[in-house]
Amino acid sequence: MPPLTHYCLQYLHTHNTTTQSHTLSTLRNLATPITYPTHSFPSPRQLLEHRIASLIQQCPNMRALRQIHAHFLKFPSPSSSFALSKLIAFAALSDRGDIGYARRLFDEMPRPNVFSWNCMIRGCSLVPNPSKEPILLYKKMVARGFANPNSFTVAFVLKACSVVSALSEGRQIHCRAFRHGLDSSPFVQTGLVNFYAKCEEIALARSVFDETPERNLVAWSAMISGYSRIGLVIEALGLFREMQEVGIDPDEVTMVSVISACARAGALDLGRWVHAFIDRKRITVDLELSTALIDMYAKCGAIEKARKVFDEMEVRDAQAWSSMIVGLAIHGLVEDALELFSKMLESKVKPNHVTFIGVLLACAHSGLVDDGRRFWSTMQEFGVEPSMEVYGCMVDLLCRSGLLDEAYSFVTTMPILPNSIIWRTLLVGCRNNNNLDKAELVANKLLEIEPLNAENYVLLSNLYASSSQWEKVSFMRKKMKGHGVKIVPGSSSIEINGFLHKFVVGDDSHPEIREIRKVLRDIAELARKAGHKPWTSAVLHDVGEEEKEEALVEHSERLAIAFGLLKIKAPNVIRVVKNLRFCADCHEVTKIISKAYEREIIVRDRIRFHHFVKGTCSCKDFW
DNA sequence: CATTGTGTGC
Repeated sequence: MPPLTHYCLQYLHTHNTTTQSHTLSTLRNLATPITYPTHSFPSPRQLLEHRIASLIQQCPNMRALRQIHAHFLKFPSPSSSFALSKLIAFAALSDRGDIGYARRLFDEMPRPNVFSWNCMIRGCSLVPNPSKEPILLYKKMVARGFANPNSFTVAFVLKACSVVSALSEGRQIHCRAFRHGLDSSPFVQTGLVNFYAKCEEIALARSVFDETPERNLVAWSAMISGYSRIGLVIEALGLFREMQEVGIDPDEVTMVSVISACARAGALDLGRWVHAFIDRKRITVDLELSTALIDMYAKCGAIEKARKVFDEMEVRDAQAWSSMIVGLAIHGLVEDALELFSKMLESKVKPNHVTFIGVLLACAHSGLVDDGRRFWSTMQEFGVEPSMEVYGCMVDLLCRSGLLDEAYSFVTTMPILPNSIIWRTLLVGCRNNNNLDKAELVANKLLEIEPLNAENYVLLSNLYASSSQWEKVSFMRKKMKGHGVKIVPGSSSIEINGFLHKFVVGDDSHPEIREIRKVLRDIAELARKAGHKPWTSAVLHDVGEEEKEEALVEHSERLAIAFGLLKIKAPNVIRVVKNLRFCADCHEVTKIISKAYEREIIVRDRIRFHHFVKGTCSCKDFW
């Protein structure tokens, strides 16, 4: 007798006599014959199976499920295999279930049907640490011809592929589904769109999307989220507009991606418009959407508005708290960030690693090394496993406090292998602390693990240039050429009066390029005078009262005023997005500018800008 | 027998 069966029979025996649970009495009922009128429909067997299904569905816990399992082992019936597959479904899929139990049930099933295979595949991708297990299950199912996959199987296994970004496996599944005619199901098609989007194969996602005859809300949302995720903001927002043109009403899930696209674009006006749209359409602002809104307002510089959304939330999870804390931290509102962190702990929400990114970011921005170290131990007390990003924050914190040696030994003794970003953080730290020896050491390591990133060569080359070591500068250039590395021009964007402007280094076709460059020079000067080290991100503009905003009509004028505000309200000023993605605190005003300078020193003589399809993204007449 | 799309990050 297999161990599980044995265990269950024992379980039934002991509990049958000691408990009077609802489950057991219903089970006894199941054993009694059902009387039914002869002309009735459904059949008695169907009726019985319906009762079994609803009984299993109502299981309050695994104990009850075991009792049912035991019952069917002890009293085999023609419906046993039906019951078994329902037991597997419960154990694998219910939140009261137990995937391990499902596995054992499944392994003991002589010939599981498609339904059971599907449940196992889906159940395995629902576990907290998803692996390729569901994909292996699918392979096993196909290879040994255990059961014929149906469209459900394909949809579930595609989902499994998208959570682990298993591109090649998913492509094979796509091919097989095509050969077997399983790709006509709308669920499979949407699954494919989502799968390719999650694997960042956006062109493939789009081609499946375009060939989908009936594009439902989910397909549109998956596609929009795909664009938004990889930063193709204009495409995401364009698709959102197209979706409305064909008459599909977005819901709160769609809006999360749309808001997130606004956040990445730094498009405050557009974000505000979308927020108003959400209210107008009475779309529920749930936990996820609120979090996205907080992030959007924070990244676009409207920190008070972010705080308002946060304060109005009824329930907040770790992600909501984290996005608010990170928002405050990038605004340089260090005290608020740390105060909010204490409040988070008071309200018994367990912080996650992103929370600590925010906390350490706040410390780094204000030079609170000791506090940062304290929070590092707090993190360990909470059992939060530091991610690579958290290590990065810690390195940044140490570097900014001038503790280069400590930062270096921190990196070399990390329990996980430091990635290129960690090394680059350290390299920037060496540069800012004028430690050329250490910089060389770090740079060699960096070039070793990431020889194809132009940024690394540029960084080191500029370091040499700043100390007039021209032979080494040209050596770096040669080395870069030797690796076939080309410099990809950096870019940034800003939204002004509802227009999204994108600037690419090496192009100066913007009609107001002269004025803009003057403003950028002024801001750099301001920052220098104010004692800010020009080493992180750029900040442009205060988000003042509505009226003030309305008054600022001209782009260049508005830009200039915005920059001018910097000296008045320094700690609260924010704006502009680095590489379409991120903005930073006022502490560090000129990254885009200095970044442009960095490249410009070896690439070109002047900073140049490119005006990117003006008007493609106006929220005023765009909709 | 049943499915698919969402948020925080150096």
